[in-house]
Amino acid sequence: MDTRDADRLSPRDREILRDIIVTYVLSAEPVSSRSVAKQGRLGLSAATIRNVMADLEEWGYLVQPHTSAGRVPTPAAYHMFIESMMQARKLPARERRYIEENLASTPADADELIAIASHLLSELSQQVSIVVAPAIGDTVLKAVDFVSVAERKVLCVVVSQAGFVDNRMIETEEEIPRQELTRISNYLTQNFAGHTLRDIRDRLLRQMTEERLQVDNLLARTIELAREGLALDSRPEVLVDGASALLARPELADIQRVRRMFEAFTDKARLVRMLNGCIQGGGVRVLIGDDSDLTSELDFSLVASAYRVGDQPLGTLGIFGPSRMDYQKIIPLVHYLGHALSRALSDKVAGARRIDQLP
Amino acid sequence: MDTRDADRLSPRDREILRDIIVTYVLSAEPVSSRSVAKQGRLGLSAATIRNVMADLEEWGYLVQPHTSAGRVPTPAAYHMFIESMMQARKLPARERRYIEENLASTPADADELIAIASHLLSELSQQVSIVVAPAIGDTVLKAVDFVSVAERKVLCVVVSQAGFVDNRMIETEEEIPRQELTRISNYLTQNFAGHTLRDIRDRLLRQMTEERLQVDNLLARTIELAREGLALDSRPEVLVDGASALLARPELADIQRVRRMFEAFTDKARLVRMLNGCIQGGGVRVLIGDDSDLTSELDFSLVASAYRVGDQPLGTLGIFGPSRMDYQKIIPLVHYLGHALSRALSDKVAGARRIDQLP
DNA sequence: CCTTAGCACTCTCGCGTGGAGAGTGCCAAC
DNA sequence: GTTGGCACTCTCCACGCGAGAGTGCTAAGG
Repeated sequence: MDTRDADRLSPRDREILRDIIVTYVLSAEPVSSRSVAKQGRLGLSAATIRNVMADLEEWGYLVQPHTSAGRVPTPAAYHMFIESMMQARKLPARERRYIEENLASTPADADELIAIASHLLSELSQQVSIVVAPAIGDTVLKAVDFVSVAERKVLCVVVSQAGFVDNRMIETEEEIPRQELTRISNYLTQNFAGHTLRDIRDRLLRQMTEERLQVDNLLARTIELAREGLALDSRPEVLVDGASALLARPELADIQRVRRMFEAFTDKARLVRMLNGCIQGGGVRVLIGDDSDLTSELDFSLVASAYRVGDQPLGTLGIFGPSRMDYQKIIPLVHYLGHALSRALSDKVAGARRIDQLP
Repeated sequence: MDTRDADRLSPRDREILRDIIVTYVLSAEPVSSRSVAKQGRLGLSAATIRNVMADLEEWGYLVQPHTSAGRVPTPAAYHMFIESMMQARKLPARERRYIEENLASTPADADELIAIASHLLSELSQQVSIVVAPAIGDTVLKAVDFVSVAERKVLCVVVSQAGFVDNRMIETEEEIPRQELTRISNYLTQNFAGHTLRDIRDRLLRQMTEERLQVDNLLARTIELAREGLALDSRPEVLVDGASALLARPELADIQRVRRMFEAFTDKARLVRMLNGCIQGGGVRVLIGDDSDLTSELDFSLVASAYRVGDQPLGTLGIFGPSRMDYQKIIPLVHYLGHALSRALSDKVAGARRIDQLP
């Protein structure tokens, strides 16, 4: 099988390949020459189509499950379809409005926004959605707050500029009075807002070694609390939604595949790795079949896009499902939702900026 | 089929029924008279066993999938097994230790403890675990804190006495300075700690109507923030874990059942209703098959227990899986984990009490 | 009266067979 | 280059058959 460039295919070849893909995406069954001919778009006989299909198979765009079955598109075919055979339709106005309404609904915090986005994605696509929340270490601090919860137990609340909230319970060596906690909260918020947690931790570590011996009590406590409270581990969090809708699809008739699919969803670390591979560069990235171990193993595809605040990418969102997927619909959806989520998060930052400039 | 009391069965009948249940739980296949006879525990021939099995079927403890298949226990059989044929084994020391280690690990907040409990439950049982977090309205307030996040956006952090943390973003009508937020936080915490959110909301409403016109500015703001921040809706939250392990079981060979199962897990409201039915009364509750719509539809069982702090039940935790379940192992597990989680949460309260008594 | 061996009966399951149908590949004609 | 025709291949399904498993019943024995 010698694959060749897209432009080696004659326009007629491309038309036929396109028809096959579209038909297959709808029917989930191998496409026969006859069914393409019957559509009549090209005015060709089944025999002619058969010749072309034989070529397309030779070039690696089609395969047959067995002799005397119809043909099925390969990942290469989907790639070509996406790159040059698909008009990128806009998302229907109804769905845009639906998304906007849901994202704008409440003064939600960022975590809620992400959950909503995940749900929208799976609901509108009837596929499994995956959203990766930002790694806490890369987020920009907006505010820290310490709340006394029990003797020697303090709850640390970290709010990122994009509106993500993280709670962490920490145990202190000695009881710290409430007033002092307030002072420490204010001190840290005023001095470190606008920096990433990673930066802050590094600065605190330096400060600690420099002033190790002559630190006063308050500063020591501040540093202790900040180190514990601003630790970097817990995230990234992964939200998976819509798995049950996927079970209705015909390609998941056998349990073993379903099971592998669920194991894939459970292995969050692997999902994060795969999705983060898509984060660089704007726009929508598509992984199909053998592009990655996870997708090839299941014959699945991933359509993903980063969401960002300003120019900083925060996380990724995408759809994971059988390669036979309505890319004409899914790609605009992921694209739009990536932007919509970015916008919704940026609105928060705009609010945050405004308050930063107050006296 | 005339069901009869447990004690109407002769000891031998009970022995045979017991053997059948135990065998079926292991093998997942209808149990034949011959296989019971071959175990030789009773020294009876297959023919005798057959006679007894015919009786047991007539009384509603067994069914055959078809003539000339072995027999399968009914929900009634499982009930009897649990009530009077099973020695309640203690949970193995290894597993106890494992649970304790995991629950004691960090100064985790209560939400984390619940997530850990859910995971332990599914890991140790290889079944699906379900944990219902407390409805926020019933939790006892430990502390409230307001954090300024953006202009007119305030994050409200609510900590319950058991250590549950809830965040809620609220939008205020006008900008509130940070100092004032601190004062409001302190005021609310000092005046309302120890009451349920439901109480607090009622008291605030009364206060509002009483003083509607002559309230000063600060009090008005306090009430506004408290009403928004202490609203009762968001929870209860439901954690479901371990679904993929369940897919390995032979009874889930057909997709439709798997799908219904997942739809059941997605319908959280229904899960909550079912689990909360188990909350009253101490100890472990078991629903089997036709006890409830959800379990009968799938031929599933639910083994559930409440967890509590002091004498107040907070939520429920349990295992949901095919009725063919190793109750001898699952029941002690749920029992133990219910107590372990209660204890872990109570330790927090103890800490909270101690700090309350400080000057 | 309970137990047991024996036996006929029933139902499932696996297997092979055979025909229908779908689809292809190739060839010859246009 | 296109098309109709035709032989070939492969899947799928229905059918039948036999083996096996398990039962229910009966009759004999303790």
